[in-house]
Amino acid sequence: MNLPIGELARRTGVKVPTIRFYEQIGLIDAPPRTEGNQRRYGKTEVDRLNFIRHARELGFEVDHIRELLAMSQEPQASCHQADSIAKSHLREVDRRIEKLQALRVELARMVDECGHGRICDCRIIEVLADHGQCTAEHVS
Amino acid sequence: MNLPIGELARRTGVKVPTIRFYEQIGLIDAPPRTEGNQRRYGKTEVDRLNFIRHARELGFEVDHIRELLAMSQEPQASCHQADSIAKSHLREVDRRIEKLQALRVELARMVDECGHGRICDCRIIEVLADHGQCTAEHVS
DNA sequence: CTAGAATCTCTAGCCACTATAGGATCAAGA
DNA sequence: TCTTGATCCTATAGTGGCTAGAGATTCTAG
Repeated sequence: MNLPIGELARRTGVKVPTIRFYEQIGLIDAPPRTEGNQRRYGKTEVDRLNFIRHARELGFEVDHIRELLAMSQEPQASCHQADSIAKSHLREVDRRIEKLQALRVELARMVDECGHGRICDCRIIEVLADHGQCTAEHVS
Repeated sequence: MNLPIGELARRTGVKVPTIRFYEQIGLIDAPPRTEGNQRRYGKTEVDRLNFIRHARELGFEVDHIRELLAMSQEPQASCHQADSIAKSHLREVDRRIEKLQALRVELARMVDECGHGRICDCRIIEVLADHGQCTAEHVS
């Protein structure tokens, strides 16, 4: 393998500066270098970065990814912890969806009621100025 | 009125350091000060901060809030711009909801299929390691 | 007058990157 | 061998929208 960082980036979809950043925060190990001080990666790093990218896409925080990665290194351990991380993340996603849907209702109503006239008659500005005009509970 | 910053915070639900921060970034004007250099606010600022807080709760970015505030100062102008800001924000919220719902599907499936055994059999770890196992299109 | 709550400024930290500057190295072709 | 241009290196600073802390000052009620 012996991939330079750009090739690793291409294969995993993680940008070059982000890979270096991940190394800096200890999410991936520092790889060996060429004589000219350039990083060279192997298959392990491809897998690991794919794992990281996928977990990030699913919205897991870096600290949780750290734990998940550590777990994946211990195949015989119980997956209870992984389960609980994923479950709590799922709950968090549910909360966000709910909140965004409440926002959506308010926004849609604002936009809908806008008469496209002048500012002084505009429901958008009016509603923003007065939370009391909101019907939905859009505040966490 | 002549409210100290803490009282303004209490009345608007915006925290004291945040009010100072908003002043720093020019979202609100620097108010008059007492002889001892403490800020004193009037009704205008209560309204303006309520507007800002509400818009933030609805997820508007500070730069958009800046524009919306400027508009609310010109009651005779057309509300076309306010409408377009709100509409594009609504679209953005829709995009986020869709994305989160796709994530939710994947997460729920992962959690659901976890047999609560060992890491090596765990669907959570397995799916994270291999995007190909995802059914839904959870990427942007 | 005093005590303690509230205020002040300034700096740094949060998250997960992204951007930029100013060099060094690598690989392929002439 | 030399050159060219793509890729790589480090280091620092910036993003958004705040939040936290230190250490000093001011306000207000008793």
